Amino acid sequence: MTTRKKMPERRRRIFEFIQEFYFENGIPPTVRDIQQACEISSTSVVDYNLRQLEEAGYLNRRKEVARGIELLGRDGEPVSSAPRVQIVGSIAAGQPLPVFSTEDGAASEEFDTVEVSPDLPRRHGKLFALKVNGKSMIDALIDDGDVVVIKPVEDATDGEMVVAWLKDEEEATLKRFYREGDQVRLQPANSTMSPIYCQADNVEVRGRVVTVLRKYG
Amino acid sequence: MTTRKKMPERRRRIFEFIQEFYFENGIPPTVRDIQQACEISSTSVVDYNLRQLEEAGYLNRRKEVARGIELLGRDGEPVSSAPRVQIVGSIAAGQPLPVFSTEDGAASEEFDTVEVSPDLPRRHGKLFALKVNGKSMIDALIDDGDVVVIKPVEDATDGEMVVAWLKDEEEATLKRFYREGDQVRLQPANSTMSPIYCQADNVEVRGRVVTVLRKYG
DNA sequence: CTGCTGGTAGAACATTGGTTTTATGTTACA
DNA sequence: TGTAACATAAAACCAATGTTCTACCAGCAG
Repeated sequence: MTTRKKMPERRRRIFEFIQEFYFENGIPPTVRDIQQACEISSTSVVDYNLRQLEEAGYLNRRKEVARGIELLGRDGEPVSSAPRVQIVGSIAAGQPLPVFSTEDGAASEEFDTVEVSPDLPRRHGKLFALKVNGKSMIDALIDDGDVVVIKPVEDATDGEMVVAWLKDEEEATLKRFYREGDQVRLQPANSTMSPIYCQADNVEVRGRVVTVLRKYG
Repeated sequence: MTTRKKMPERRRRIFEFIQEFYFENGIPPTVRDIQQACEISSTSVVDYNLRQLEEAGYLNRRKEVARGIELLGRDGEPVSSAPRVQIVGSIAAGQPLPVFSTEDGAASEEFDTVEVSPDLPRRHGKLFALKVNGKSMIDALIDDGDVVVIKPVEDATDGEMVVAWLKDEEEATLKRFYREGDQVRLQPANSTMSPIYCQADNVEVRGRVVTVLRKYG
């Protein structure tokens, strides 16, 4: 258990500076960045305090790596893992390779399916994000225009929100997933829409929604 | 206008590697990281291609800075600017300085207000995020447990979702904002709850919701 | 052929930036 | 009052990393 009691003023200052610096610049500060910003006379003092912060579980230091400081959340996980996902493309427009191809996902008709290029998950090992078109998930508090972050997985548990690929139809859709015998029910979280039933072997789970993101104005 | 036509295979590979590396590690790769990953025989080749990528508007290079590569979106802005916000604390628990204080926002009663330390906006120049407690914003598709990212602003337009500080009550709350004469209506986006009316000079807008973020299991 | 452009190589150079060592000041407490 | 744990300093060391220089090769237009 990391002890989190009082924190010396200077150390606190250092930690907050690291946060700000990282948020504003997208890269962690160097020891000397910290030194200057916090008006410390020696890098060794910074180093010392960084060690303390590390021990207290506030951050992680990659050894011998330039700008190797990694901020940790309360859970001890890097704070970056979730937000640091790129929106690889908008949906329903169906561009094959959004990253390099189109300018942006031009507005299209209302559409309740989520077009996902099949190789998308593979091209981005971990997570990727897509913009949702349509209101089929409105009851799950996912609105038209929201962005969903997907973790590529092969399988899902009942009730999870997944990107499901329908082989025959050759389309992907964002729905809640329920196994029912050798059938699968894909439930739109919208009471005005009906579920889709189909053979289990016609459905391929492509990924699970791990985050929903909505931007205003 | 940055010309975006064909892209040599190797260059493309480099760019994609940078993306992946950054997403997975939270820091950009070094020239040599790229060199190795993309099996290139010389750092100068990497440098050359980075120059090209920079010129084409795919990225930015901070001169003489270790790991100085900055990815750009289609708009030419750093891709990170929006998501790179930290959750400074959970709400409704009312810790004054969430970053350093508590272990986590221990579950508390259902509560429809959002406690914000008054100096929070000042301490984090740009954006900060808070975890929402309670369902008062459910009709705005913001659920209990969601995270809202706040941009500190002094004023708001009608209908915007804001963090409003009630001077007399000394509490902050997350509501839609409507000016009505010399009164202000703070409308919970939840049909089962009633709006709060109060004198305009008793209300201080602390910030505007710019993003909503929800994580799943 | 000649020169130009785009791309690749190899090696060295120069700075940035993490780490270490040794010394000093400060506070708490038995 | 001594001693240990905590915190600060100054300086040096050297690995990590951005940058540069020169050379080479292929295609291609004139």
